[in-house]
Amino acid sequence: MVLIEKRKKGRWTAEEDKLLMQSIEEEPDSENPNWANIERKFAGKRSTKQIRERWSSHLAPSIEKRQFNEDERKIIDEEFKKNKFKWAKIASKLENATPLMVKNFWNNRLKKRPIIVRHSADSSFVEPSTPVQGFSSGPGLVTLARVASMACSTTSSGANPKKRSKRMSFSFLLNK
DNA sequence: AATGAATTCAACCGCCGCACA
DNA sequence: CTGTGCGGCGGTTGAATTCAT
Repeated sequence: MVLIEKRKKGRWTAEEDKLLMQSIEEEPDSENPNWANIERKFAGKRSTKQIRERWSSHLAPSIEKRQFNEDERKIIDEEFKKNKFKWAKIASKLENATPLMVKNFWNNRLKKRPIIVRHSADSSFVEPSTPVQGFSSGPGLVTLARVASMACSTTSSGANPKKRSKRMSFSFLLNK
């Protein structure tokens, strides 16, 4: 319950964004702002961490919110092969992109991507090399989103619910 | 038009590494 | 060496939005 209340408060309002942008502008060195100073202007409503994150992931002028084009997708694929889940490294290879954008892009695509469930002794999953357009379900095929929800439901009776929820991820499906 | 399911993506959380006292 | 604070990062969550029926 407490967590839900916290979440509800979480969304940044236009007023907060405006205050943050103004505060950054007023900083002597806007490249390296004093976050503690800025935090004071939010009167305890936002932590330095929240403020930094909002700025670096959404409001910084170097960020261009957009859909990745074909070239960028290729770069992401190539960099993923080299760097796996190092979103910051991958994002650094793209113009005006953030690790969050890359991470969301990848996770969204992953959720749509069908995987083959190998019915072998180790019960491991096999990831196809490329996403499949217009996928429809069939024998032995299931989307990762479905697998994830199955995994969640099967682990929901664990002894430590707090830890359990933190350990559920897609990465375990990819033998990370 | 209503509503439930699926998807998107912003925000939160905890961990880690580094700098500094 | 140890403790502390800060910033960066990746994993996860869930509200908001879109889609399907």
